[in-house]
Amino acid sequence: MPELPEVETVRRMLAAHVPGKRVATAAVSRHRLRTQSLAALPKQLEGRAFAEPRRTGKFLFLDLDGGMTLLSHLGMSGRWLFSPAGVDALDEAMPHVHLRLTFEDRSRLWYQDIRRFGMLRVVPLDRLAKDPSVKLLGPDPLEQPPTAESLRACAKGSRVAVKTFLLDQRKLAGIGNIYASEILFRAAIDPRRAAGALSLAEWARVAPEIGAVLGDAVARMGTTFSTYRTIWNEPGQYGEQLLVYDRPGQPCRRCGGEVKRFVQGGRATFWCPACQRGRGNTRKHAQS
DNA sequence: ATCCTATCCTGTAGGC
DNA sequence: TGCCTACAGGATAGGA
Repeated sequence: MPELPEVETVRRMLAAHVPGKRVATAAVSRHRLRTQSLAALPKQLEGRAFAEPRRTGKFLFLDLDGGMTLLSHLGMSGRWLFSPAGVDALDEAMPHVHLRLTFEDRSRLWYQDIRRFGMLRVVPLDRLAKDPSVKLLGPDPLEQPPTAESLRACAKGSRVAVKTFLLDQRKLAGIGNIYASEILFRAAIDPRRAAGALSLAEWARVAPEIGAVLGDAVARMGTTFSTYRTIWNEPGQYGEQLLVYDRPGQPCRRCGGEVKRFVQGGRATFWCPACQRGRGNTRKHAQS
């Protein structure tokens, strides 16, 4: 769903269009996200101008003038949708739209979130680092590329499965369920292995694949598995590149064996047992 | 401290 | 055909 590559795609597109634009009107039409009310947003946003948007992991920081930022997380199904001035790209009948921003130049930016798992709140910039959602985030792998040594140190003593480890936003910020499976397949690591049991040589296979997979996915504007769209309401193209995710029962693109699916920590994992042969220290999880 | 499960939400896919 | 249930997974609270 929206993971680092999808959020970075949205950030880049917003960076090309919203900096310098000032909010003329802000209207909330669906008042509740999962954890908070959006009722305060119009007053907090009207009259503010957007600056260059930033990102850490899956979080967007849509900086505003006046020392504030609009903290945004897309959750499962959040979308920022843009319509330039003089263009009618946004449909008033579109369901599940929470927030409608109209800028002084008549361009528009909407937030839509079918499943309401997203997060949207205005935070003073000087308190952003203390925000409960932001303060625990680990390094962003595109900003600070992990090394074999940093990954091994970070995983030291951890008995969770390496797949689950990659999903932990406190360790690395930005990897989600799609790319975790892809990274481990390309690194030829058994996803059930305990993270703390991987050797330096094995982490040396994982580290470059993190950057390669996320970088390729950014270049293709992310993966549209179900609901993700760019600000132009277009799907991402990385789905064509997926090697194991959502391919259970199909032939492995590397060895021709069968891609398998099982559940780890309540999330689907896809892998090729032949290509990702384990070497002991695996964590058992319920199969399904 | 560490790990694990349940929860939120809605559209979609599958079974009968 | 149509209803019903299970399933998908971001973060996080709370329990073991």
